[in-house]
Amino acid sequence: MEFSEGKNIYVQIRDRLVDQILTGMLLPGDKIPSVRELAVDLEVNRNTVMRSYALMEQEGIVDNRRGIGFFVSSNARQRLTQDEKEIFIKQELPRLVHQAKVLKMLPADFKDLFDQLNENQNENKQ
Amino acid sequence: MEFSEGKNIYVQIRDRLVDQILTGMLLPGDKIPSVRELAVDLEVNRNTVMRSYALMEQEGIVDNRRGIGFFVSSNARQRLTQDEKEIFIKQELPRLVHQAKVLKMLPADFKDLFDQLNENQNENKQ
DNA sequence: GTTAGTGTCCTAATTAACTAGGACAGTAAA
DNA sequence: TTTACTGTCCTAGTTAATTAGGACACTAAC
Repeated sequence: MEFSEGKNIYVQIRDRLVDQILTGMLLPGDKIPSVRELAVDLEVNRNTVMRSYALMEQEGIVDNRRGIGFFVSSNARQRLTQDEKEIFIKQELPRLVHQAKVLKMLPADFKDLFDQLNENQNENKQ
Repeated sequence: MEFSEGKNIYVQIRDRLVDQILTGMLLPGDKIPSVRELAVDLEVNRNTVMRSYALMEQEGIVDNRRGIGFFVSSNARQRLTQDEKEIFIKQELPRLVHQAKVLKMLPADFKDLFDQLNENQNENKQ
């Protein structure tokens, strides 16, 4: 895995797993890769993966069964869509609005986003 | 200044100055605070500020006159609106679209952004 | 009980970011 | 020329992230 600078690796690993939960690649109750397995897979140290898993456990999105492994907790997806959305609305969106202002961006610049939002809305109606 | 975790301080200082350039608080030709002055002001080491300034110099948004100080380069604002916009479109927007999808966000969640974009467009027309 | 997989704890070492502050050189004005 | 700024280079030390890998305990299956 290619890690970006400027963000800690263990957070990036957490983000990757969170994304897999949100997209449904990982479902509630699913076993996530073992610490050692993922470490080898991502070419990273065991302890770094451990740190990601400890973080996710603390966030309540995975459960830990000693000697067996980590599992996606039953309410992980619901909790994540809630929490991540709140973080986005409160922290990212204000920055985004400000950036749109100072960079004098226009609606056309956000076409892709609009399209996605409309798609979400249509799926919601059905 | 309160620095957020997860992002290097010298980058945050750079971002702060870039924002001041984009908002017009700092104009082309303006002298930016001296390395020592800003270091004291932000309660940070000289070397950390130096690193921010070196980064900005490398980006071509400030000019350095030894023994005098750093100055906002004449084309800083133009260059920044171009570059930052490109970075946004190519790097941030795709992530944003993806996040909007997995979090099933709706147009209403982005009302503040829409309002700002419309405002930009109206200013553009005048 | 042995084996193979799991998480967990531990010490040791490396690296980058940041701090601390001395020392020196360029510049402008008194 | 002196003074007071300015940037610049330097060594030294701290901290957090990461690596490396040994050692141990838990669990399931054979």
